[in-house]
Amino acid sequence: MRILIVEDEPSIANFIRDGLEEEGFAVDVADNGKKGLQLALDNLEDYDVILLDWMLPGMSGIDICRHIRLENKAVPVIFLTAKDTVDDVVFGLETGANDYIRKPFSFEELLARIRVLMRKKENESVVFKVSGVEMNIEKHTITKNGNPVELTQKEFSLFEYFLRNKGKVCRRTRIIEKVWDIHFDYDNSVIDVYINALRKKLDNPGKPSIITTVRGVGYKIEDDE
Amino acid sequence: MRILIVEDEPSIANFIRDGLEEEGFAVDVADNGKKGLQLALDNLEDYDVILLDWMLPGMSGIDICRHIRLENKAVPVIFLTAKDTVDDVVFGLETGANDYIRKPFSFEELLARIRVLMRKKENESVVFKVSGVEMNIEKHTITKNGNPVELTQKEFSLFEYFLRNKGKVCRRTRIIEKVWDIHFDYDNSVIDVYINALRKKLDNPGKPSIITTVRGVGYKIEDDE
DNA sequence: CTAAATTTTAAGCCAATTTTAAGGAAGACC
DNA sequence: GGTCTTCCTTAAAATTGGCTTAAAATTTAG
Repeated sequence: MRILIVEDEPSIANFIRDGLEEEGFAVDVADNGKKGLQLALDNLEDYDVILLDWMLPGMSGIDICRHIRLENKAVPVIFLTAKDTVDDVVFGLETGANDYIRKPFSFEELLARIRVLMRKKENESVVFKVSGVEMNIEKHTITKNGNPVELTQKEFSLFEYFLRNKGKVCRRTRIIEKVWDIHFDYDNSVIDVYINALRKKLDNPGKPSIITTVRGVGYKIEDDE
Repeated sequence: MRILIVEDEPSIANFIRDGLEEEGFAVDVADNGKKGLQLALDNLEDYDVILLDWMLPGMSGIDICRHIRLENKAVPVIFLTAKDTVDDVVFGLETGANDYIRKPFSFEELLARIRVLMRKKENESVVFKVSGVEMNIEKHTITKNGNPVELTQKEFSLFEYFLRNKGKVCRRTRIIEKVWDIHFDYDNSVIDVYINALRKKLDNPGKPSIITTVRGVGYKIEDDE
């Protein structure tokens, strides 16, 4: 799950970034409109949500949003705005934004809106279950046969990625891009280590692993409903 | 499905190669313009897509593209470029490229564009079906009468090639050229071994094989719709 | 600032896959 | 039938890619 923040005020940007990273998102920050648009267009497929400041040096959030929609992409966009006139808001939504939030806002509120959009986007549950293991995204918890299991951030993100793609093969290159946010680095052996960690923590000894290896391609979690 | 990458930066080239191989493509890499052109012209019929770096030592991507088009070949060409001025892009497309992608890009985006071009070119369905056997390219799964069957990478690629050419005879030389990469010397007999493996895994005992031998030519899967 | 936890890098090992090789079976042609 | 070619089958050799572990680097917490 990857989010782009376009916001020139460092304190706000950092505040949001830290908060989102704690929630397990991969976060990119652009501190002006041009960089923001660049990042957005270059990685449009990868962002699950984009947060746009309304007022930005160089190029406004509205402009960015228009450009994104010109590329006809459905990525959810949320405006962060100090303005609060109804006109502006309507205008923002007309340019193709999905939601807006008025500054100052609580992080909790922002997160709630992000979750709403993400849920709409992929109408997925927040709870995943597979052979005795249960993951609750919102609570950020994992249980195995009812007992809590501690996962580190990376382990959690990786497992989340697998579950969101239950039944499909997850290719190594895609995993590196989506979970690690690394492009162009062809050494993806980190994955091995994390697969090992996940298996140690989640598998039932004696039984076949929850995560099956597809040699030369990647890994897969079976859809067992 | 075979792809040529002409890119001098090894990290980028390897990254793309690995990613594409995970997707089941046969991949050739040239690390300079001259080699790239050589490979392209020598095997023009075999490549389904060619990826060209814009800036290359010796001979630029544009030059290569021009040469390819002089040979009047319709193979789709995608430019990988660090430049981003509109002029350059227009120029690139005018030389006969079909698309371009700005570095840095995500692998997913590149793959999406490759798929678009291939779809234009041929029947790019994601699911194939023939006498009880079903192949899903995206999920990377095969089922026989509903039950999952495990194929190795090469088996998968070979079977995919047959299905994409359902009803047509697949000549041995052609198979080698499409499914195996350029480093292969022309001993065809690997195919026998893989045909054997596929038949063992996919045929229904007692019934005629899914893959029929066309003696002196190659093999064929009947189009039974 | 230090200590602990997490993440990444590195390396040797092992197993699955891929390729080579070789003998036998089946068509094709005389 | 004999001979030649092409394909099938099997087994062994070579290679590749994933597994595991430990240590190094980085980040986070106290």
